Amino acid sequence: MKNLSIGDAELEIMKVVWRAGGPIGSAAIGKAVEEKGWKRTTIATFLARLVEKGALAAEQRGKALYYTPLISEREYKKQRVSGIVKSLFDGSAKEMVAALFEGENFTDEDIEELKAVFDKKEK
Amino acid sequence: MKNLSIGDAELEIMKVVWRAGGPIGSAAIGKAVEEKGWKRTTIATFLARLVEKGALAAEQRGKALYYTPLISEREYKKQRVSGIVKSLFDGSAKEMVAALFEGENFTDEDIEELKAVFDKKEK
DNA sequence: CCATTACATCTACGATTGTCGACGTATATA
DNA sequence: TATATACGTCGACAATCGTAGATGTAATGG
Repeated sequence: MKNLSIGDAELEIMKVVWRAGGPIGSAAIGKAVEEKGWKRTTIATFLARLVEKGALAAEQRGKALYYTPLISEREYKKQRVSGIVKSLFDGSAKEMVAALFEGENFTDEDIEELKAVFDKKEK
Repeated sequence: MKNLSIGDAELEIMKVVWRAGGPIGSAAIGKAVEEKGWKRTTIATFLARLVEKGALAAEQRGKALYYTPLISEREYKKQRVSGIVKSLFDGSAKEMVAALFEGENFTDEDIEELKAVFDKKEK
């Protein structure tokens, strides 16, 4: 369970692959990140690196490669958040929530929902 | 208010400077991060880079330089957390808390405290 | 005064990441 | 069939970051 390190641009690619319901080809990926303005080869490099890193699996389908995530979005997010909690908040998730609270906008609805989540966990 | 990017090792230095109650010299910094096993020059490089980046101010005091944070720990943490919320959770702080909750350990006490914080904000 | 010490500065090197251009090939099309 | 098209692969370059050796200098201890 090693921690793969995925760069910001690479992450955008991962998001597209995650959102796709199954294996997705580079053409579709390119289409999905059109607004980033990346050249075709740039995207190809990201894909190759993500495969190298073990974040994606590639399978040949016809002339193109199709990609599947080897780590779930959920898992990856957990890893990242854990890393931040450890490196920035001395391991205290509570402290992190406090910081979040200070810097981000929560609606009253959000808060209600969160309290509900908390209640469910607390017993 | 630009976003300074501080590396993991650099961050350890920042923590020491933050924790110091005032300007702190490189000797004391070195002492404080002894357990990292960094060479003196390594630490000096980090300090120089942090000054370049505008994260620290340096003032000459006798023969040594003394450092003061130009960004507070609080502010920096907010920035980092905001960045993650934006890049990983589509801007939804609520989603981030959910992920946190899934991956980290909260004690019942933590939860009580957090709910209290929430209540105070919610009105 | 001379050697040791305590610092700061400069340069460097490897890994990672963002960003391609150049190439080679296979497929589809005029 | 001669080409344009669509892809994948390689190599490259600049910036950032972790890490540190080499060098220069000023203060200190004998």
